[in-house]
Amino acid sequence: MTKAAARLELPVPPRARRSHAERTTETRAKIIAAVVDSIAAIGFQRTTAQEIARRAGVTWGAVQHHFGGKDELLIAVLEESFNRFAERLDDVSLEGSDLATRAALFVDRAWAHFRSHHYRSSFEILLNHLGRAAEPADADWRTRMARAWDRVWTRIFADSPLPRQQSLALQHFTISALSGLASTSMLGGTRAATPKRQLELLKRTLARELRTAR
Amino acid sequence: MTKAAARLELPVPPRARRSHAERTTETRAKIIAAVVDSIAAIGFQRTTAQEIARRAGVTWGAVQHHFGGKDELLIAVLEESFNRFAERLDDVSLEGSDLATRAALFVDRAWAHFRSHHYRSSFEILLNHLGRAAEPADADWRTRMARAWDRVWTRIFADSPLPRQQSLALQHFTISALSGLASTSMLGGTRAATPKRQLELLKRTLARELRTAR
DNA sequence: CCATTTACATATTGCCTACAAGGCAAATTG
DNA sequence: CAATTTGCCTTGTAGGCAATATGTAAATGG
Repeated sequence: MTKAAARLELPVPPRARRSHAERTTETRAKIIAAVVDSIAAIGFQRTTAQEIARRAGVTWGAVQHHFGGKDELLIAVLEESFNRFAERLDDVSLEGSDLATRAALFVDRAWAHFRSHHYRSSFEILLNHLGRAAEPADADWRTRMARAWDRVWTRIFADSPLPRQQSLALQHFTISALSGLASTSMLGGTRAATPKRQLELLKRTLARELRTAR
Repeated sequence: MTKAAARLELPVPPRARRSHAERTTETRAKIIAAVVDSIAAIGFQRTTAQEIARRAGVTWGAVQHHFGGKDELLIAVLEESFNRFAERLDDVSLEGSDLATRAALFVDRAWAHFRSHHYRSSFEILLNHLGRAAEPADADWRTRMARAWDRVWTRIFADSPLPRQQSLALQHFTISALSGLASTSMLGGTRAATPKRQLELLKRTLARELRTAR
């Protein structure tokens, strides 16, 4: 038990002996979750090494052991968030519904990601930490996200007559609207309500544009 | 001449004696511009006191003299950006055009703000520095921006049959789409192209929604 | 069973940051 | 003209931060 846990006076149930692999998996997950929650709660800048260690219930030495340093940890958080994003979108079967219904469900599913802590932490990590360095990893992230989005979009809206160029613009528009709604919520704090009318408008716009060729 | 200017080896033309008021105005403007440009170029986190002083061509002592400290300076930058935003929107006369034309011109004018360095710096200041403290100033900023936007919107689209509640939702949707496009550009760096198709889509959506009552 | 490896904690270090205090030159004011 | 005020520079300081080095306990493997 760490001193941190002791200080919190949480009853820590006696645990059976655990393998290194078990401990590694659990600790890494705790550390990554700590970063995501910390950025969402107090912002990237205040998410210091000590704060991450505190929230994860370990010391920074443990974080270093697992990740090497803060940069590598943040990259691991991006990876985890991307995987959740891709899985969330991939795990959708909308075949058989009409276009408007599929557009609505797609927007709902996508919004679930954009309003999540994982999106916020990814956004702030990219904006504050990686986005300026013009690192290859940065471009890679955008490409990977765009490809994951396009893959799902193409599958769900395969019957749309929209030409490719306009489909890409519509995808980008949808991402922008959702991320704009998310950043409004970010600046507004957790008290911001779900923007239902705006999401309905986005769904109607999508449905209309998807069935219109021009 | 500061050492910084001397190092840049810029020819500094001999100046007539200047009043304190002139110097104050010029120096404050230089410092605010330095913050805006620095955040846009290298991000909020790297925009240190020393970096601001360097870009402004003064020392931090001068910044302290004029603004008191970094917090006060950032608030002054927000104020300046807000004034430019409000002036930019107010300085629009669209009467006489049909709804679609006005929607298009409004979106163009608003986009000019959202893609500006002033918007980026305001966004990052609010996100990184003020947005977390749950300060009264933060809520004040959102309220002021929303009111300025609504004032212009109501004037330009006075003939729209849209009920108030839906007009507010449409305004928020428009802001979200524009800020989403802006944040996509932020993450993409200055090389990001103007999202022409997306802006056209926003204009069409606006025009349609504005003339539809439901 | 023991040597080795791994997971993690602790103490220390070096650097960066914003800020405060004092001083000088120029402008202002009575 | 002299006292005062203002604009700005220089220097020093305190605190925060990530990273490093070292040590201990637990798990592993031969």
